[in-house]
Amino acid sequence: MNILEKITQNKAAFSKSEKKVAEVILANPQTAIHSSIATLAKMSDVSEPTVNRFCRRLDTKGFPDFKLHLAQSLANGTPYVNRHVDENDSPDEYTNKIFESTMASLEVARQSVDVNVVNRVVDLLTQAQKISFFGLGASASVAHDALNKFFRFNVPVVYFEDILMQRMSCMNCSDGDVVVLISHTGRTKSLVEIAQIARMNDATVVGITSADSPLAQECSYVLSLEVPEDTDMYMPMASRIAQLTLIDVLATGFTLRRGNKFRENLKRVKDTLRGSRFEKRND
Amino acid sequence: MNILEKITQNKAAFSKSEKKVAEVILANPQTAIHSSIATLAKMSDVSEPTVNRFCRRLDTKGFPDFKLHLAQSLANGTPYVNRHVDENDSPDEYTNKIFESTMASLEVARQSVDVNVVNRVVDLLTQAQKISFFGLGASASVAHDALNKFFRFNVPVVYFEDILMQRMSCMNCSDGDVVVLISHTGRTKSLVEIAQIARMNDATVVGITSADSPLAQECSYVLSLEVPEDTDMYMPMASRIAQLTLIDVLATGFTLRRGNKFRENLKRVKDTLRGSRFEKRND
DNA sequence: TAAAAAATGTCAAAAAATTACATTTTTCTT
DNA sequence: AAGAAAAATGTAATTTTTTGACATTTTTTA
Repeated sequence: MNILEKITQNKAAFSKSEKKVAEVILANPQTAIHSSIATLAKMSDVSEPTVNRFCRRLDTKGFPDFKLHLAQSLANGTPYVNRHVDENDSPDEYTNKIFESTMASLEVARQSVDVNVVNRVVDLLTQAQKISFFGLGASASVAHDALNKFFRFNVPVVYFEDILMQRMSCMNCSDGDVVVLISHTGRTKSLVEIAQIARMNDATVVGITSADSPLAQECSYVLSLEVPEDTDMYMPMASRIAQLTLIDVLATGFTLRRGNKFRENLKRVKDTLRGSRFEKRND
Repeated sequence: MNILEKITQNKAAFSKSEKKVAEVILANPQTAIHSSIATLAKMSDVSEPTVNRFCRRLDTKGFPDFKLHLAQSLANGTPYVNRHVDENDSPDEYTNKIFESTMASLEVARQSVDVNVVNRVVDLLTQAQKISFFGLGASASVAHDALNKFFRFNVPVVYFEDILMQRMSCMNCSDGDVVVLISHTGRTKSLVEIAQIARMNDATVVGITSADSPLAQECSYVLSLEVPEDTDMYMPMASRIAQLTLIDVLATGFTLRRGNKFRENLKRVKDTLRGSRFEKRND
């Protein structure tokens, strides 16, 4: 677990002197890992044993061990903490916080993905007669994106924003059709109904949603993503990104399964777009 | 740079005893970071100063510093790099690679964002009479997502997929309107034209695109994102994610600028959705 | 094969971290 | 509000760890 996060969380439980140490470290963790216990004690204006006790309170074996943990938290690419945006953050601060917490969420999402289900779903998709992507609200744009990706594969793909169109589309499903439903909470009533309709018409229903949700229960396969959402913002943020990345994974699996010739096909699709673009200068 | 890779690379240049140390470390790096120089020396069957010299050969300040570097290389998620998906990757492998390279791209994107422009654009958006989001192809879903976010702010927001609707919408722009155009390459002809139309009608045009592109040149403000795209896949992947994250940043900046009361408003919007959802059980 | 250079080890000094204990501060009880 | 108990903090000594100086061994080269 990220020790910077841990320091922030436990801050309330620290004593006065320990708080001083915590602040010095949080203010400049990069310096902290390159300091000796004496230097850090001086910077925090406390004694050396206090620093040592601070380290042990964080369940490390001592100061050197603490530095090791800190170094890992600071390692390149290790996203910091799920840092919450604060009322008074400067543009610089909230920009970095959002990027960082998005990266952190992706890491969590990555660990929650069940690769076996991914594999199974890729199987299904490659064999599908028709693939539908549906989502509502924030998840609609994810479905929209999936359309854009899978459309390039020259497979019959369906995407509707309109809920009635979605229902009608599912009514016409048949064996061999795959319906992918996207919802972070998995509690949107209309989407759960759509899952039911699709299943009644023999389609295979894949849910990109959280486990144990009503939607998950109606699906043939569930690709569950456990993403911590910063509810203070009242907006879906990290969940969408995780869903999109999962779509990327599915699309990639799809192309790999189809093999080399298929990828040449993709290149042709991309080349077709060239006419609509300005040429890139070769400086 | 990853020190484990460095050890592997420099292996040839090491002396006999240093090689012994290298092998012990490579065989079990996790143990190495928790050992003292004495323990490691014994394990490698060399003297302590030899271990120390080994560390310095790798451009570290000494043994403790070396352990810090090693700890960082071992940190969760660090084998970062832009790992390319390979023909024969297993589902497990390509899933992890895609998540990792997406995170890596976000890190690159984060560093390329100009915070001053972000701040300026947030300014503009909060004062806009009408905000439009347009994108084509893969960027359409990003615009779609932006619609979903900004719609909650109770600001007039416009989004069209249809290129003619986009043009007409821009023809009707006036002073105080902001048009946000999204394009990874910035070379899509129709989008560049839309930028021109919008500007002719006194709208402020913000581009989320790559710097120095034809689109960038037509914009009043450019939020440039430099994202390395894995062109082998012939699909936009990381670029979208970076664009979406930037949208999140803008949306967050917007709510922060509007202050506390405004956020209560957002909560109300979210609560309105409750009726359309299944209640969450309280276990 | 001998001399030079490089590598390695021994041992002592220096630096860093930790422990034991004394002192101070805070908290709780009456 | 005073005093006792508990918690927190600091001082100083001790231990551990790392590093440096120098001697010895090994390797290289002429």
